[in-house]
Amino acid sequence: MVPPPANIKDVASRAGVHPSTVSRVLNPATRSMVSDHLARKIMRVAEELGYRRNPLAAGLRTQRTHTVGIVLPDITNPVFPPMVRGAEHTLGAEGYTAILADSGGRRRSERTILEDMKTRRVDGLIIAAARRKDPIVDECVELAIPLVLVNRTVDKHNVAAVINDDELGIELALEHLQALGHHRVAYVGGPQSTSTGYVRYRTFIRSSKRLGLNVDRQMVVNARDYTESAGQRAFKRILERKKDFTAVLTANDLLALGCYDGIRACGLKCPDDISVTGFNDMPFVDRFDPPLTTLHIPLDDLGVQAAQLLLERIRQPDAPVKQLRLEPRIVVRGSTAPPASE
Amino acid sequence: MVPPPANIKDVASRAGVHPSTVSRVLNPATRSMVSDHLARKIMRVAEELGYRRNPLAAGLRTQRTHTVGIVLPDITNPVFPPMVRGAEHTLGAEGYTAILADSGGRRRSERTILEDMKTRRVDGLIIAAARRKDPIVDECVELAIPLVLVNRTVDKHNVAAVINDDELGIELALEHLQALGHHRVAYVGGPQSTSTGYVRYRTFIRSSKRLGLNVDRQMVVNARDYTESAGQRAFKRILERKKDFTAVLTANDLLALGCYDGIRACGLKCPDDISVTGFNDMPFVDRFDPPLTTLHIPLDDLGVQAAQLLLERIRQPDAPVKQLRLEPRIVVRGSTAPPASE
DNA sequence: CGGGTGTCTGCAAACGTTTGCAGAGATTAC
DNA sequence: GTAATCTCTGCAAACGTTTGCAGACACCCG
Repeated sequence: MVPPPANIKDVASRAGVHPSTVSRVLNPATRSMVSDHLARKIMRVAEELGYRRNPLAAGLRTQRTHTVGIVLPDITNPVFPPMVRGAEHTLGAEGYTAILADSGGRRRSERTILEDMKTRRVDGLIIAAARRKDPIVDECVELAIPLVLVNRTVDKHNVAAVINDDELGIELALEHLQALGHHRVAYVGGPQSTSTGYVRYRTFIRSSKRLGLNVDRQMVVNARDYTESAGQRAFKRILERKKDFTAVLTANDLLALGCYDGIRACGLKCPDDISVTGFNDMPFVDRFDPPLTTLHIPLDDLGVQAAQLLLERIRQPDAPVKQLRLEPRIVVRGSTAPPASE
Repeated sequence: MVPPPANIKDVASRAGVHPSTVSRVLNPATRSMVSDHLARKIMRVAEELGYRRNPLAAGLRTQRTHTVGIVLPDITNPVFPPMVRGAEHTLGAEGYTAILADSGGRRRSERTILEDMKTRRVDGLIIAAARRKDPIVDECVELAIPLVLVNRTVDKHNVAAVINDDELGIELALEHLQALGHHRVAYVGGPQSTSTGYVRYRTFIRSSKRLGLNVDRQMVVNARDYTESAGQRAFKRILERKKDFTAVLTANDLLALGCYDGIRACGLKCPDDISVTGFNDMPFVDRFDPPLTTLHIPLDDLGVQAAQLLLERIRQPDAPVKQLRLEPRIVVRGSTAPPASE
């Protein structure tokens, strides 16, 4: 009832040529091998028959699937969808298709995912879930699978990545708080197994000193995950030990939300009693109560750049490894205010 | 340097059998054709060699790629990520891989996407972006491509879908507002080209009458898109015509947010002056200012069910078409309150 | 003991491409 | 006019599977 799609033989016989000639015409790289006259005719016939190359067969022969894997720790985290969209869109424009996998942050399923991506013969991988030491990443470089990290990177410097300037971000936030008059600033950080968690933490310590702020280790806690509940727990921990801080700088918007909860839970108010800053400016944080002061990073762009970098690596695997660092900018909203005069 | 992955011939020769025997052993359906003794040996060898079937080659031969396309209108809309996760996860568990495509809501790119999915020979499609009359959907049924709609459905009844009970949802919201004492309720609906927009609108009208509420067409506006800006515009339109309503029921959380903006823009306050309800209970609406009263639907589940339904259809294409309807429940938060006594 | 039945495995073709190689003409150079 | 070169197209193998068909062998029954 439904006619099977035309294949290269159909085109060839209809055009009165050999399939190989059709193949050459349809492949830009070999297009010039065949005479203009024939080429035009073949393209016309292909058009008429609505011919589309079968990617499975082509992939089987060429070992290139025009397929890219995107692996996320949690697509439900609002920072990722914009990145995915950016990446998917620029990949699509170049004829690549995105395969999506959500690891849930579990190492075991990361393994499974990599295994699947390998057997599916993806041409490359975008990984948004890297840890500082990451066996998955190591395996990719060892197997020479084109790879670009996004958002987080690894300690080794031999892998392409597009991340944001975490140091700049933390400095901006801290300077903002200082300018408002805060002298005792607490810190809720992220997991130290991730580059973002690690760099932001170190920068907080270093910049605090540089700016002449008190750095009280009692007021610094790194959460186990980038989640609201972990943020709330971290905040509580700080509060058990110290009560005289007027602001809390966090490494991530979700952690900041956790702090909101913690603040509310003990009867305090943000920003009246405690100012809070986040990181990422994920969608909708401007609508929270209070609207969150945070660091904006161009999430779409992160995805776009990652995709472009990956395409470069796929086409020129031996080109030197690039690392892109995008600049965050601070967005001041309602969650920060001068400290209450005592 | 890197050894090429083992193929079926490697396994066969190492086990001293013919490749076809290996194939049979590794395929559950034909597994019983070969003697236990040999089978065990072959599986052992396959294990040793780390053999994985090449899906391209298999797909070329069998016309099944174990691949499913998921097409979304906008992955940035927070309702979709949970659905995607649910779907991706249950597909993965059954050995299927998800190909993601974001149409941006543009018909043109929907066409392109379908074209791509067809040439990639996906085994089925999950579409979250259907319109009531949808040529893309029509083409899929014509081509007998297994298909499941999620969230939105089409007018025709010949296609599998998992949606939520829009009628029940609207009724719940309306009854809630009435119970609070609202008698003049405005409505901001969604695009009538979508099933959700259409059904919710009709139900609002019908239920209003049934409940003995005033139905003033001046207070009913359907927005062009499910976006905040469209919601705000719709709200403004109502406000230009009528001022004596005390609540606005919306067809979607984003529209509700638009109403928040509209309310704020004209110096009013929610819920003090106007109550607002949403629909979907998308992530984080409980943190908005004020927290949004809305209809909760199990987004994850929507994705899971859609994936299961699709797998069923793939395995039994001729089984009768199923439609699942999940029940929403109302979640009362801070955006609704009794009307101000006048 | 012979024919029939049943169980297991191998053979070979097919899925739809791509590409190294070779051959056929045409063109150029001498 | 012939040899060398160049340009273009066809041939056939290969990529890694799956599966209808048939052959080999063992077994059972009369």
